[in-house]
Amino acid sequence: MREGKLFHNIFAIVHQIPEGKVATYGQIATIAGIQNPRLVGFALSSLKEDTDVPWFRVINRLGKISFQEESDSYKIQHSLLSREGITFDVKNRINLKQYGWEIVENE
DNA sequence: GGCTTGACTTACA
DNA sequence: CTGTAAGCCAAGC
Repeated sequence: MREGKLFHNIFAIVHQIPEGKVATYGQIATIAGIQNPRLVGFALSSLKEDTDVPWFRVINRLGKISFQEESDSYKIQHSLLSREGITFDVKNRINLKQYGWEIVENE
């Protein structure tokens, strides 16, 4: 894994997010040992549509989906999260206290 | 090799 | 609460 040791690590972490839970980019970045949460989003953006990585369980620190609400990606992510029982408030935010994933640094 | 661009976050006004 | 600025690392040009 020459080019994507980091990306692979990120994917592995995202893959550990349990169903019905969500994690933030910063959280993933911290666990992955990097200081730039943008790389998490950047890594996820390189995923294919048929990936097994639950990319939709990753949201920003405000508890919101990091796509524009009019975009198709937003609708898809919103749909997938709702399907897992995750609810959004009137401002389309997810309650991280309720749905936030517990940190699991090592297994 | 240098500059720009992100599915971000934190700090400060 | 909202808006702006800086920092961060990899890709693409």
